[in-house]
Order: sequence, then structure tokens, then C-alpha cells
Amino acid sequence: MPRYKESERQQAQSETRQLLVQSAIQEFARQGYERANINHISREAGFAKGTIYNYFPSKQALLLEIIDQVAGMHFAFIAERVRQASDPQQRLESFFEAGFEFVRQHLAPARVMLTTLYGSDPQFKARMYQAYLPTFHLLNTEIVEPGIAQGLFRPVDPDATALLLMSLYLGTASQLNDQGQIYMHSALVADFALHALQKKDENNDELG
Amino acid sequence: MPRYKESERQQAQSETRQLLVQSAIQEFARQGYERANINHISREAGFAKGTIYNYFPSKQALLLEIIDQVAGMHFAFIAERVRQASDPQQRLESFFEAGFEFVRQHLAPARVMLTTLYGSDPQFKARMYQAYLPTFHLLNTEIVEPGIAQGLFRPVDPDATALLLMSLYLGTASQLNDQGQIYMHSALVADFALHALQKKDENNDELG
Amino acid sequence: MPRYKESERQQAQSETRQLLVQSAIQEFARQGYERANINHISREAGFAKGTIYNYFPSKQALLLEIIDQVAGMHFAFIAERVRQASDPQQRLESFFEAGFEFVRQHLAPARVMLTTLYGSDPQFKARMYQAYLPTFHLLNTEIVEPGIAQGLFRPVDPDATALLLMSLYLGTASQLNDQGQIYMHSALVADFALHALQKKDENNDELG
Amino acid sequence: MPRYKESERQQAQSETRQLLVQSAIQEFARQGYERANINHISREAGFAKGTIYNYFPSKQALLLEIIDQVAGMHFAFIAERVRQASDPQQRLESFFEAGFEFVRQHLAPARVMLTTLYGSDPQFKARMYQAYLPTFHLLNTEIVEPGIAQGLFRPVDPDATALLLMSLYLGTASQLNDQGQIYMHSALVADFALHALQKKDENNDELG
DNA sequence: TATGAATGAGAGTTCATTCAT
DNA sequence: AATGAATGAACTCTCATTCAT
Repeated sequence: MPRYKESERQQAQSETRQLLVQSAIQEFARQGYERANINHISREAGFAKGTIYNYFPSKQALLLEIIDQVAGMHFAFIAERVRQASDPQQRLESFFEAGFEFVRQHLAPARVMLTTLYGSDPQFKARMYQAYLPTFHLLNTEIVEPGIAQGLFRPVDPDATALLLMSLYLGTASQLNDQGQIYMHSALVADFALHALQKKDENNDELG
Repeated sequence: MPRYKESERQQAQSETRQLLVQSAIQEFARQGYERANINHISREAGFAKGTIYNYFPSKQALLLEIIDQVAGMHFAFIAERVRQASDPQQRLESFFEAGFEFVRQHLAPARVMLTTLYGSDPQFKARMYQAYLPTFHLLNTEIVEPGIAQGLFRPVDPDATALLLMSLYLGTASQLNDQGQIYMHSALVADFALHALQKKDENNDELG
Repeated sequence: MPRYKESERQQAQSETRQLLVQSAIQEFARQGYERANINHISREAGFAKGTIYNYFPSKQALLLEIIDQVAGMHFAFIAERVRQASDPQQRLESFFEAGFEFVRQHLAPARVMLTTLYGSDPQFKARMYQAYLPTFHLLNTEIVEPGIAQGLFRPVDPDATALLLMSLYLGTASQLNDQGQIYMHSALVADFALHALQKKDENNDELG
Repeated sequence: MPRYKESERQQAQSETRQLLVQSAIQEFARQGYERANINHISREAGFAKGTIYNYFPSKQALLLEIIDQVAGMHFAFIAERVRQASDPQQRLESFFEAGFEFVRQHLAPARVMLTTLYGSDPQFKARMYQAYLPTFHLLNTEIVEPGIAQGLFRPVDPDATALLLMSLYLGTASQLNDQGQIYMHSALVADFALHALQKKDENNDELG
């Protein structure tokens, strides 16, 4: 039987929670999960050290929540851009463009995702795979398969290719220079991928 | 990497050192650097806790040594295979084939390298980049540039392409299934890369 | 223990108080004082965390209140039954019977009392001794002394014997089986105590 | 392959271990298990706080070890004295005498045992029961049963009686005065128990 | 009166590292 | 060179208590 409007409560709850999540993302990005100090996270967010445990039962749970949140944002960001194009080739370009743009705009969250994905904790990796299934599915069913169906892409295995494109994206987007900026340009990577998938001229096939 | 003549005493020391390094690789691969227990490492190698400090001044130094050793092996393994071919296209295929083979044969060392490369410690990452410069250089000067010069590859930026190929290799080779085996097949990735780089609109006499 | 007239407001307060006390008894019985969580207590009673501090200044004060309340009930329960008999021997039997019955009917409160009594906090133990003085006094002046005076019991030291009977009661009543039920039967303990105190070498006209 | 004599090593090991156990007994006796500070224990024993974890994996394990050690000593102390007598009646007297003597000589360990036995942690209680089985067995098979067999004791249930005597012993021995000394005299308790068990004069039985 | 977010002292535990032997 | 007991900083997590609303 709360005295104050439930909405205000939840609003405040949610704000604190998000402050903590943001703080945690910064810390995880800077230090990695193991070295991240959960007390610092709470303090950096402007709270006492114990406060974070009012919102997350453990450091582990905190990272799991971050994985879900960031993967959700990541997918939404990419899917929105990809779906603006109808042509599979343009969609592939948009995929890399939006993907790189996301990393550029959200360096810390992206770093957390990448170190987690390539890290050594099986639990976190499993959650990552699960959280990125929609993105994987997008690549597969909205880019690669239509491209093949429309005769624009070589008849590759869609599943394997989607995974390969995902690996290419993550592998290249995770190369940062000394200033922590992405090293490669999305256009280059997209160009690489397009050439890899495009059919040759009809009258000049590979074994012709 | 050069080895100078060693007295038997140094030889023996070297053997202990290698036992410790091997043990550390297993532990780092299983637990990741932060969670790895340096006392376990020494014990698993058959020595007491303190012994490891007779060989390595710190846990950090141990990983740095591993990075150098494994990168050296990794490069030697790949370079030897790549140089058996003279054709840039076959060399590219050999690059992926040998690369995947190395990971398959040396899963633990490979895992250590990958988690370190994508990890969050700048010191270790810097050492990784340095240690993989020869491999990068191999790709650049012995595969991509000759391929372009011979008119087999599109006129891409060799540096950027070498980095991209490296990212593609590492990104795909680090996808492991539940049994810890590589998910993708090197032929598929090599095929992808070859199509990405090949000229399209001229007579393709690859198999001519 | 007297209750003065209370306004309805006080009545309501008293009800909340009792809900909290009941909840606390359950928690203390289950977890012990130290592990008991005062926030859980308040929540289990149907209130928010902070509410309990409107009624009790501290966790400590809460236990002290419980000691007083339960000891009062405990004494009342036993005294009422004991005094129904006039014969010291029957009174002794009633003492054990009622005592065991109380524990059986109020397992949680009884457990709190026993763990507190045998626990290590001097403050709580002192309060326990004080709270059980009436019971001790009952044993002494209404059972043991009359029994001796009437020549039914051996001429033992009443004080020491009262303490001994009390210890016997508490010691046996606190033996619980796996289902948390009392292990021993009151009749057996009462029988033991009766034989211990009865005169042996005279005509025993208990049932005569 | 230790360099120094194994015996010296184990000797030192064992000494440190016992110092820690002694320190822990003092702390547990004073504060109770929950409030006991494991870092204090190590420091009070003259070591750094981490040292205790070289010997005991957890606070829990430390108490379990103490239970076993003290119960063993307790049993040995009592059994040795009890077995010096052959007469069941004298054995019963010796049981209480030795029992009280043990508590008097080892107040801290005894307090730990009693608070654990009457405490609220099921794991510790289970270990206590197990650790005191030999003592219980001694009472049962070397005092009560022979006493009944020899016609000295009433034909009581030996199991229940052994448990009752144990409860009587522990219940009375745990009553300490303000100076932390045992309140009751063993002779009084032994006398009580003897009268409780002794057969009446043959020609004057209870219902005669 | 009731609420529950916030606090921060404090605890158990881990483990890289040191060093006397 | 090898040992392993000892160290103590550091970390995660708990929870009694406070207090503005």
C-alpha cells in the first residue's frame, strides 16, 4: 500500500537502476568484468557502495542485465537501419554501416559486449549468443536468404554465412586504435563482404 | 626468439620454465587471466607454490611470455604452410587452412591469445599486436600485395585488407561449439575471402 | 503484564506490534537471532522494511520483548496447570506435562527461548533468567518446599533442586527429532524426577 | 620433495593449527559462532588474518573441527574416569563428577559445545550428535544397562534413560554463575540421578 | 503511521607475492 | 633451485538502521 504514486516510485527506481547500469558499463568497459569493482560502480553512479545490491543481486546479474539491454539496443539500432533498405545488397551495406555506427556511438557498451563474447566465462558467452540471436536471424532471413533467392548473392549456406558476416562485423569493429576509436571504415568491410557474396557476371562464371 | 647455447643447468631451468608455461596456458585457457590461480599453475606443473616465482617475476610477466611464445609458434606454423604455395590465391587459402589447423591443434594456447586480444587489459593487447606484427606483415607483403601486383586481387588497400583478413581469421576461428571445437570450416572462410578479393570482370584463369 | 485501557489507536498499534512479534518469533526460531533478518520479519508480517522500527528501536529490543512475552505465557501456562493439583507429587508431574505441552504447542517460541538461554549473549541470558524467575519460584515454593514439608520428598536443598528440575525440563524438552518434535515423553521425565525426590524407606502411601 | 624433515614440517603445521583452534575456541565461546570474527581469531593466535585460511577452508569447517576435537577430548576424559569404577552406581557418580570436572577445566570448549548443541544451525547440531554418540553409548552400555542387569537400577528404557542423563548433565553443567563458573555441584546432580534410578527396598515396592 | 531507498560498517574469503629454510 | 607458511590488500556481499516522503 504505497503512499506515493506508483509511477513516481517506479520512475525513481528505474532512474537509479539506469544510472547504475550506465556506471557499470563504463567500469566493465574500462576494467573488464573481473577487475571491475562493484563498489566503485555504485559510488561512481553517485550512491553508497551497498546501494547497487538494492537493484542487482550480484555482480554477475548486473552483467547479465547489461548484456540483455545492450544486445537489445544493438539489434534495434541495426534492424531499424537495415530495414530501411529493401535491396539485400544495400541491406548488407546498411548492416555494417549501422553496426559500426553503433559501436562508434556506444563505445563502452560495445566493448563490454566484445570482451564478454570473446571472454572465458561460459555463462556470459551463452547469454551473449542468446541475446544476439535476433541479430543473427536478421542477417540470415532478411539479408542473406533474400539475396540468394533474388539471384544477387552466390548460393552460399545462409546459416554459415550469417555467422561469418557476424564474425566479420564483430572482428573488425573491435579493432580500436590508440584513441579507442574504430580502426576500419564500415564501407571497406561492407565492400569486402559484398564482393565475397556477389554473383560474378552471368557470362563469366568461376569455372567458365 | 633465437636460442643461444645453454649449459645443462640452463637447459634444466628451461625445461621447468616450459612446464610452468604449459601449465599456465591450460589454466589461463580454462579460467581466463584474472581468475587463473598462479599457485594452481605451479602445482599442476608439479612444483610448489613458490617455485613459479623463481622463473617469472609476476603473473603478468607469465602471460607476456606466453603471448610471445604462442604468437611465435602461431606465426611459424602459418608462415611455413603459406610459403609452400607461390600463388597468392593458394597462399590465402593456406593461410586460413593453417590458421584453423593451428587453433585445432592448440586449442588452449589459441584461447589464451583470443581472450587476451579481445580482453580489456591495454598492456596485454599492446603486446599481442606487437607479437602478431610478423603475421600481419606476412599477410600484407606475401599474400595481398603480390596478389594485387599479379592482377589476381582487386586493387584494395593492402594494409587495411591485411587487417581485415586477420580480423576475419581471428573472428571466425574463435567461434567454438559446445565441445570447444571450431565452428566453421576453413575452406568456407577462405572461399569467402577469395571471392571478396578476386577480380570479377576479367578472364578468370585461376584454374585455366 | 497488566494491560491498561487503550484507545482504539493504541489497540491497532498493539495488533501491528503483535504481528511483528509473531513474525519475529518464526524468524528467530528458524534462523537464530544473529542470522535472522529484521527486514524479512517486517515483510513476513505484511509490512515494509522500515515499519518494524516504528515499534521496536532495534533488533535487540525485539528479542528482549519476545523473551518477556514468551516467558510470561510459558509461566502462565505451567502455573495454571500445576496449581490445579494440590499434591506436590502431582504438581511435579503436571509441571513436566504442562511444560512439554507448552513446547509442543509453541515450538517456535520455545526454540527461541532455548537457543537464547543456551546462547552466548550475556544480555539476553540475563533477561531470560529474570523472565523465568517466576517459574523458578513456582517450582521452589509450590512444589519442592511443600513436598519436603509434607514429608513426600527427600530433604533436599530446595533452591538447588528447583534449578536442577528446571535444567532437567529445559534440557529434555529441547531435544527435538528430525521433524522438530520433542524426542522424550514428559511422563518419563516426570517419573525420573519423582523417583529422584521421593523418600524411599518409609511407607509410600502415594496411591494408598 | 621437501627439503626439511617432514616431521618438523608437520610439527610446525600442527602447532599453528592448534594455536588457531585454541584461539577459535576462545572466540567462539566469548562471542558465539555468528558473532565470532575469523580474522580476529587468526590475529589473536598471532598470525595475519589470511593465515587461518591456510588451515581451514571456512569458518564453518573450523567449528566442525572444533566439535570433533572437543567431543573427542570430552569423551576420553569422561570414559577414563568412568571406567576406573566397576560398580554402575559409582560409574554414574563418576560420570557426573568427570563431566563437571571437564567443564570446569575446559570452560571455553564446553561453552562452544553447549551453545552449538542448543543453537539453531542444523548442520552443527547434527555433527554434535554424531560426535557425542560414543559418550551416549558409554552411558547406555557401560552404566545404565549393567545397572539394570545387576538389579541395581530400576528396569528403565536404557536408550531413553541415557538420553535423559545426558540432557541432565548438559543442562546442569551449562548453568554458570556471574563469574562463569558452574553453578551446581556434581555430587548433587549425581545424587539426584542415583535416586532416580535406584531400586527401592525389595520389600517396599512402589505399589506395595 | 507506513514506506522503502539509501547507507556504510563489517564480514568471510581469495590469492599474488614474499622469504626463511 | 625448490619449498610452502605467512602475509594483507582487496573484493563481494549482507543487513541493521535512518529518514524524507
